[in-house]
Amino acid sequence: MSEQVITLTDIREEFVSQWGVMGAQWGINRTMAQIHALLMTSAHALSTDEVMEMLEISRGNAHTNLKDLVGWGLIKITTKKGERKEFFEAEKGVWEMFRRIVVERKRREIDPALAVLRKCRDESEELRGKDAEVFHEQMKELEEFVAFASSMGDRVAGMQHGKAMQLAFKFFS
Amino acid sequence: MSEQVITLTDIREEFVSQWGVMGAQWGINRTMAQIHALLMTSAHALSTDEVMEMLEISRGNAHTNLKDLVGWGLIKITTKKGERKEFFEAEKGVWEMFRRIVVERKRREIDPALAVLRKCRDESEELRGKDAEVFHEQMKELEEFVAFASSMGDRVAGMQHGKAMQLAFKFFS
DNA sequence: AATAATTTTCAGTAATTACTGAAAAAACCA
DNA sequence: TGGTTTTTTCAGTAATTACTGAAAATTATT
Repeated sequence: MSEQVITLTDIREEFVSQWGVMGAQWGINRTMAQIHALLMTSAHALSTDEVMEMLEISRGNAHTNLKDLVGWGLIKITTKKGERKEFFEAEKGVWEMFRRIVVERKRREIDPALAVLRKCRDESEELRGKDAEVFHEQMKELEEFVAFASSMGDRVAGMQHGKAMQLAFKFFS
Repeated sequence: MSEQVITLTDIREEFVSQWGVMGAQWGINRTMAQIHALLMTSAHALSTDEVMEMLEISRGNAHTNLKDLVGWGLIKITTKKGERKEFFEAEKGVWEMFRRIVVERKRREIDPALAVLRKCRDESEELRGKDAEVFHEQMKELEEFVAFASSMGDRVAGMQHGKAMQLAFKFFS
């Protein structure tokens, strides 16, 4: 029986797989999270074909998710001189990654939610009765909270890593 | 043609529906989010049958999701004297809601993810070569960041609403 | 303009996730 | 104890979401 050496490929495979599970729990398509994990830990930019091969997925799937990741600002397209095809490279900085996710989730999900809350709050404003009162009060509180969280997001996402850490330090003391 | 008056039922229906969409985007089952929305905005505790009727869902579905919500600490079971069946009532305070979600997501998702990151970091420690180095460095940074975010979560979740607001005020000045 | 390489789209299908409804179990009651 | 109400489970099915693969479109090359 031969010695089992753990290779980089093995470890990366586990990471990619787990990052996919994690993503799914947070509403991100599994494959997209896996591609992100792959690029995030890759020393060089990868082509669509390399991604297809490494994750054993179809061209269509790879393509769609790579473009979605570009849309999230988490990876970018690069080229190599002499090569015609596109290569994809992930933002490696964890803080920058986090910032971009915050910005996008806010834009895509928080802001629309806020609009709904405001509408429901307004529409329930003049209704009378205990039920309407409870409903309206809840809309008001939720709206306030989400608006607050949203502006916190803006603040944090607008900070440089250094500034953020400085602030965090204050927070913990 | 008759005048269309917007009733509380209409507004709540929209809120419930949208909260469901929102939940789905964040990895929460749509029905669960809808039930939560319903209870959150209800002036009194509701029975399984009422939930079934209001959302037009089956008993099994209602039951499973109600119990899951209890598991998340977002709603609790109550009883009415003279009545034999269970009623469900949501935590109404937005800050408390937020705290419980943070605590649970941390326990269920962040902590396991952290374990994976640590494992991958350790296993890639002694591997040599550029690729391994990049991988290991990325694991280290991710692990640090997630651990940090996790302890921030603990801190925030451990705070009273008042304290949190006080801190937030400092943050914005 | 024809050829070749690459990207993009999308109809059809597979995989996953959520839901129903009825039956079983449990809790309560006379 | 046997009957009644309520909760729980879960096999089967429905709905949703994700993926494939091939064709069409685009882009570059000679």
